[in-house]
This record gives sequence, structure tokens and C-alpha cells, in this order.
Amino acid sequence: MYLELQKKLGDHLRAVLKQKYDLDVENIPLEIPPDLKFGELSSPIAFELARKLRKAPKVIAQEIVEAIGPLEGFAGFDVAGAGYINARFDRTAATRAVAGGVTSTSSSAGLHALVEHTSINPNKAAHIGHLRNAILGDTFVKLLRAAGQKVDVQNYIDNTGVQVADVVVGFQHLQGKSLDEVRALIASCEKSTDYAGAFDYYCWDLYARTSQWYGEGTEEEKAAHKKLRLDTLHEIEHGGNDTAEMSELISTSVLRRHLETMLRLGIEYDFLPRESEILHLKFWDAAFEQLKKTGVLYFENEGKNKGCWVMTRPGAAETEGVDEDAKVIVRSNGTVTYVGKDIAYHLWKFGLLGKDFGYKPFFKYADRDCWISTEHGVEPHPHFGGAQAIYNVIDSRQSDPQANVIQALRGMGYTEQADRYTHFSYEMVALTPRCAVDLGYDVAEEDLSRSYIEVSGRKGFGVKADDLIDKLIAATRAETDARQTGRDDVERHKIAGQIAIGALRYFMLKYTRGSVIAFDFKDALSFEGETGPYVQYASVRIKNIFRKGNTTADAALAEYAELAASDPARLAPFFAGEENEDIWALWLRAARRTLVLEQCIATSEPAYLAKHAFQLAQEFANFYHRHHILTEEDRAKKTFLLATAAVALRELVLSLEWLGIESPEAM
RNA sequence: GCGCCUGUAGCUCAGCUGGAUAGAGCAUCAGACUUCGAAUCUGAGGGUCGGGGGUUCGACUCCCUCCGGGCGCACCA
Repeated sequence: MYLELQKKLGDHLRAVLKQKYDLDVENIPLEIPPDLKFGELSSPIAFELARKLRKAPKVIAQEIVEAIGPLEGFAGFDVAGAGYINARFDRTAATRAVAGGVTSTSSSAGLHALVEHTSINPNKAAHIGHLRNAILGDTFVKLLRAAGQKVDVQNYIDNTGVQVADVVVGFQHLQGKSLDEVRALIASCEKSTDYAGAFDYYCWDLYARTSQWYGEGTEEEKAAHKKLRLDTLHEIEHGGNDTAEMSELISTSVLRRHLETMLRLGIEYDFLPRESEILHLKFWDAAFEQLKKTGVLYFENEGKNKGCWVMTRPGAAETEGVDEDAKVIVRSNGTVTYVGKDIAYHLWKFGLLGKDFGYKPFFKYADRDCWISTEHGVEPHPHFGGAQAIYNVIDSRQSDPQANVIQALRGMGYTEQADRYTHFSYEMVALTPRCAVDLGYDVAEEDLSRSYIEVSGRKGFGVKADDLIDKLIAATRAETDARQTGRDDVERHKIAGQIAIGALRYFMLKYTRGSVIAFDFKDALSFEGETGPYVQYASVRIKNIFRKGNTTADAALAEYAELAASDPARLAPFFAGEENEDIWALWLRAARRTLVLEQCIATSEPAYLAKHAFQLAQEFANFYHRHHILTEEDRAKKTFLLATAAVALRELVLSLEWLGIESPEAM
């Protein structure tokens, strides 16, 4: 509603400026004023025009206001301060529109988007850093879908990389395990009833131990370890041997665990493209041809990159002679680098490669399958890729390689695709030194004074995702047991789970992407203040009101619509005047939903929605304490208060839903 | 050395394309439950927005510079 009125006012002001001053102003600045006494929308346009028109801003504002005339949806306009033009909404009309839930469709509706997130190396348990990635990605998917976009969700699996190789080395050379023994171990782990006994946890430790082992012993031994690692990697990449088979077993089993962990948070995927298929289906060969033909890649005959196929880095200055700084895509031994494979993969994402994966079902969700890539797939199968816009949820450390891929697409002439390629970058999750010490890690002296320490799967340093979720559930369960004495075990379990996940998802979403999260159990396990449970609690309170009042939100809204139609004058006093500003503020907040959604998508920033949900909850709590609804004697007033609660509930539930957070029935 | 990010209350963070009096949460202190459930609310204290220049009618926001943190800059993935 806010967004619609904002557009309307912008268009109208543009017409007024054209007519009155013969000025074409493309972008009319419109903002939400800091205080309701300034109205609901405000424009400082008069300041900008002052120089051009050689008049005082206040005079210009005055002239514009006089020329505005009546505009549907607005009650009036006035000049304030040194020349602000303030617009006041027609409150009755506005509340009717909000109560009716009318919203315009997003400009991006119908777009086919592809979001890639999670992408954990399948060689160890997921940790809190991976949770941030998955929660950001999953939430963004929900936002795009809310805007009417068609979204494919992908989780890229690097199953042939050095990280999986490290665990294979651990099994083969540290533990001397055979293929059958690893198979048996996996089978026994899958029977484990707790996470500590699960295979991804087992690999967590083994991976850390192997990583350490590489650096142990004499120089010759270290060299031998490194060679083992490289040989193992090559055997895996090549395929068709026991090492590759062991790697396949490990990565598939760990991947399954990752999907289970993410499912605990309600996170699902459509498709899991794997590196092994990108290799075996020769995606690179197809990309290489295009890259050569378009001149993006050139063969270097001189300098330190002699014998390689290289590309110019983004933003590189035009240089005479040899570009020593160029990015190597094909090594002098003919093998392709990571960025090269990534270019091929991204051509596929946009449907520009001319090749496709094979597909087979891999993991069952309640109502559908998650598909995985394979060389020879099944028929029929859904088709993925060929998207118009893509979002890669990858931490900020990978911005250089991501920029290389975009540069390559642009160089190949795929300008539109390059423009719709978003590196959805975010900062890592780290542990506070205190948290690390509490967890029993040896913390180096120099790290104790730092504000945070980076988590590291290689070092086995971090908080595992399932452990954190378990801890959260234990904490919420204790509260639920104390509060919900009238409910049975099943209900309590459900509620505790909803709150725990709500707390976790909100915690990961409340920070903007560029901020490092210094993880601490005290903050993550908090259910008060700016948290998921606070927002959930507001929705529960509203549900309680309707339950106690023996009515529903829908009924309240219908009754309000009826009253607004038959006797609008009766309603006006309820949201007019100083003493009712808090109620009006709540309606206005509710009206901002689409505005916030568009802002989140435009900036790839889900944190704005988290903030919006919190503010909505906060304003409701405020309202809740000031107005007692069910004991209200005035019939019309009660209808109005109930409608207010109904609108707040609808917006809270919807906002939470977009954040991937459920609204419990009680808590 | 080059590039990107970052510095806002004791702590953790917001601050929309430059706009009106810089906001939350936590923590601290003082209050509010026979009420639609207190996982809540009310109030208080707490700020040279890292320093200095500049652009502008107007700068937390843009530019320059310095200081302090972080991360990238492989023929590794």
C-alpha cells in the first residue's frame, strides 16, 4: 500500500513540475519522514530545485503544494521546515486498503531465477558458518517467490575436490581402511540415534586429523603426505577405481546428512549439481570453444604465464605487451583451473552452454524429490538451468573468482546475463574467544584479545550445526515445559522446535550481510529482545485474543470492512489525534510490506525484512499494553481494535513465513 | 604493493537512492503481573558517528587523506 501511494505521488509530482516549471525530473525523492507529525511521505525536492529556479526552497514548496490539487488516497499536503513537502494519507481509505490486503504485483514477477546456496564440501558436518549461508539463501528464495518469481534452488556439490580427498587419505592412510570397511562404517553410522555418532561427525574429526597430519614429520615425510594427497585427488577426478568409489561413498553419505540437517530448518533444494558431472560430461570443452571464439581467452606466449590460456582480469588497465597479471584459466599442462570450470557451469546456469546434466532423484521431501546430477540420468526428469537471473550465496572471500566469471560472461557478449549475475556475498561466522574457550578449544594467546576467531573445518574448529540446533531445542523445551503445562508431549515438542528454529533463523538474519557474526551461545540462545521468539510471541498473543474472543482474524477484518463501508465517519476518530498515533503507526507499518520486500530483493538483503518483522512486533506489543481489546465496550471501537490486531497478525505471520519461521499456536 | 570490506552508546548491531531531533537489542539502575499469558511493557543514564580536510542549502551517508581491524590478490579447489 505504501509503495503504491509512493509511486502515485511520485508520478503526480513529476507531472506538476512539468506543467508548472516545464521541468523533467526523472527521480523525485520521496522518503518516509522521521516523525508522523510530518505526515506519511515527504519530498525534499524543493531544495534541489532552489538553485535552478533561483527561488527559496520554501517558496518553491509552497508553489508546488498549491499546484498539487486533490489526489486520491491523500488527505492533504503542506510545507514544513525549510521547504519539505509533506503528504498526509487519507487514513480511512488507507486502513480500508490495508484491511483488504490489496497489493500490487512486483515488477520482477514472472522472472526465472536460480539461487545457489549451502554448497558445503561433502567431507564433514555442517557448522554455524554453513548455517548462515543456507539460511540467507533459503530466505532469499522465499522473498523472490513472494515477489512472484519462479525460482530454482541449487546446492552445488564439490564431490571431487581436495577436501573430500583429504578424508579419503585419512581413511586409507591414517586408518588403513578398505573400501568395504568404510562402507560398513557408514552403514553403522547411519543406524546411530544421535548426531555424535553420525558419519558427518566422524568425518569432522578425521578431516581435522588428516589436515594436521600433512604438516607432521620430517620434510621428506611432509612431502610424501602432500604427494599422497595429490595422487588421491587425481584418482578421484579420474574415476573408475577404488579410491574414487570410496570418495563417492563418503561424499554421498555426508551430503545426505547435510540435507537432513538443513531440513531441520525447513530448507529444501530442487537440484544438486555435482562437480563430478561437470568433469565427466565435459562441460569445460564446450565452454573452452566459446571462450576462444569470442577472444576472452588468449594463449600466452611469453612471461610467467607462458603456455597457458589466460583472461584479462576485471578492471585491469590496458597494457602494452604481456599482461603478467592475467588470470590463468588453462594451465600449461593443459588442465583447467577452478575458475574455468566455474565459467562452464555458469554458462549452463544461463542456458548458454549447449550441454546438460543427467538427472536422477536423490532425496525425498514430504511432497517432492530433490534431484542430483548424474552422467546417465532417468527419463522423464525436470530440467534445471536456463535461468534469467542467478544468485550465488558465497562468502565474501570468493569475490575475486566470482568477478572473474562475470567478466568472462561479459566478454563473451552475454551482457544481460552478466548484469543479472549476483554474487550474494556475506561475511563469515566466527566464534568469540570466550565461546571458543568454553567449548574447550586451545586458543592461542594472541587470539584471546581479538573480537572473534574464524571457524575452520580444516582445523575442526567451530560449532556444528546439529549441536547448535539440539542446544536450542533443549533450551526452548525447558521453557515450554514450564509454561505449557496443559499440553502433551507431542505439542510441547512441536512448539519448542518452532521456537528454536525461529530463534536460529532470526539470529542469522538480523545482521546485514557485510557484518561478521561473532558467535556466542549467550546471544544465540537468547529469546528476548530482538529475536525470533519475540516476534513469534507477538503473533501468539494475537491468536490468543481471537481465541478468547471467540472470533477469527478474518471475521474481524470482514466486520471492519463492513463498518468502513457503511459508516466511515464513525471510524475516523480511532486513528486520528495524538493519543491514537501508535495505532496508526501500526497500520502504516503493516502497509510497508511490499515496500520492504522490494527493498530486500533490490539490495539482496533479507535483514531488512527481519527488522521489519521485529518493528511490527514491537509496535504491536506497544498497542497491546495500551489498549485492552476484549473488554472494550464501544462496539465500533472494538471492531476497529480487533481489525488492528488482525492486520498485525496477518503481517507478522507473513513476514515470519518469508523468513522461514513458523508462528506457533502457543508459547 | 594492489583490490574489496569495515570502524556509530559499555557490548552486539540498524540507519532506504545525501535530508528534519543519530536509533534498536543486550547489559546497568528504577518501576509494572487477581487483566487478551511478564519469552512482555514503562522510565533513566549512556554518542567528538575512528581523526582531519573537501563537495553541498544540508554529510553517519559522497570524494581525498591518515589511523585502526578483516579478507582477498596461485599454473589450490
